[in-house]
Amino acid sequence: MEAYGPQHWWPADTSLEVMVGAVLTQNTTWRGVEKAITNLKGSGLLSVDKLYGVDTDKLAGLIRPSGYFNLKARRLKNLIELVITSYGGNLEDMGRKQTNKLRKELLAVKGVGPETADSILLYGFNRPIFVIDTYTRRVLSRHELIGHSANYQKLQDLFMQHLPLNASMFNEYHALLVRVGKHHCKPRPSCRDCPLEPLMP
DNA sequence: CACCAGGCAAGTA
DNA sequence: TACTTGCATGGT
Repeated sequence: MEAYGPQHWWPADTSLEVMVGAVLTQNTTWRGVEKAITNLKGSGLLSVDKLYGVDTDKLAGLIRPSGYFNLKARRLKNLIELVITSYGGNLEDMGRKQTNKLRKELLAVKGVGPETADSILLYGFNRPIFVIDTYTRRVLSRHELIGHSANYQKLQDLFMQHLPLNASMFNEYHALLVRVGKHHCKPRPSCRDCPLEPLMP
């Protein structure tokens, strides 16, 4: 935090925008997601009802810049389906659900895995859940803080069992790990088996 | 030209 | 359980 300052995640106005962004950013750059979300906003489709009603192929066309557009259009539809059927399309109601129950509901949606679910919980609903992603895993692995066998849960437990459960702190912590990972731990060939590099500039 | 980016599900052994 | 593969655009 001293080196990089606050990262201002998640760059979204509403919990719906976080949900959409969380799906769209799967294995893709945020740059492409921004374009896709701009397209959705420009078409006036960034609402639960509009997303529910829009044709899947039309939706796919709009989110094209974020990659895997056919797949992600379906995944967005699946997520909206949950919001409609379980909460009548009301995200406020969804936000009142108990964290563990909500996490399981999200994971039950086809196309929503642990990182997407946890991103929605932390960044969309302000729950103290630590998000694990490629960068988190890479930084911890390079510094030999985790073994090769560590799965998502194990990594998440490492953070959540040793830190106070504070959503705004988790928010910055995760965003800063991504920032550090991008800066110092790029998977370039010369760094494949390199000695550990310092984290701080 | 090759490689990578804020994953996930489905298939195979 | 532990790999492997498809999904796709856009930037370096």
